[in-house]
Amino acid sequence: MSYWLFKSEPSVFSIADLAASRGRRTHWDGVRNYQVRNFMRERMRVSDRAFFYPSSCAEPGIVGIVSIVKGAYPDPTQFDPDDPHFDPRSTRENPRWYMVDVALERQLARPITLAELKRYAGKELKGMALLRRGNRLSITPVSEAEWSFILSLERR
DNA sequence: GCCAACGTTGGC
DNA sequence: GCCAACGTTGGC
Repeated sequence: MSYWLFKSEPSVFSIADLAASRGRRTHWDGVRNYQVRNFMRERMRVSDRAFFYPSSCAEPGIVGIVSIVKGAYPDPTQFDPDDPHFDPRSTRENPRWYMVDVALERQLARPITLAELKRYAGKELKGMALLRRGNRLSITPVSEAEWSFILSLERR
């Protein structure tokens, strides 16, 4: 069982959108980065859990927990010429991009902001992928120690 | 295969 | 809106 962090711009898809989705569940489509694709295909498994992290917004941070409910399968938006994520190099026989399905487990009692996480960047969260300089990956791995430490902040 | 130009991400 | 970081593209 692995842990992850999923970024999403709230103007595109917020945790409220996820909460309002049928079955509180969605397809995590639109990933167009090879490293992230490989995470999904090679390491992500059903019942893995992930933090939901709004990015590019007033207060980036962790606001909820999702679980993986379906493992990697081809992202149909790569085949749709009318979709902004269309990729002409992809074929149905040889898809290039994958997605997983996630379901909302719960929202946190309070947001744990990026600013707060950064306070532990030199200690408990040293080396956390999210906090590494220049990190732009939309999905990053979270270690078990990072996961439980971050959750311990929730009720503080 | 190199590398400059370009586009995107994402915090501030 | 700015800018640093960094992945991708394409000419050579």
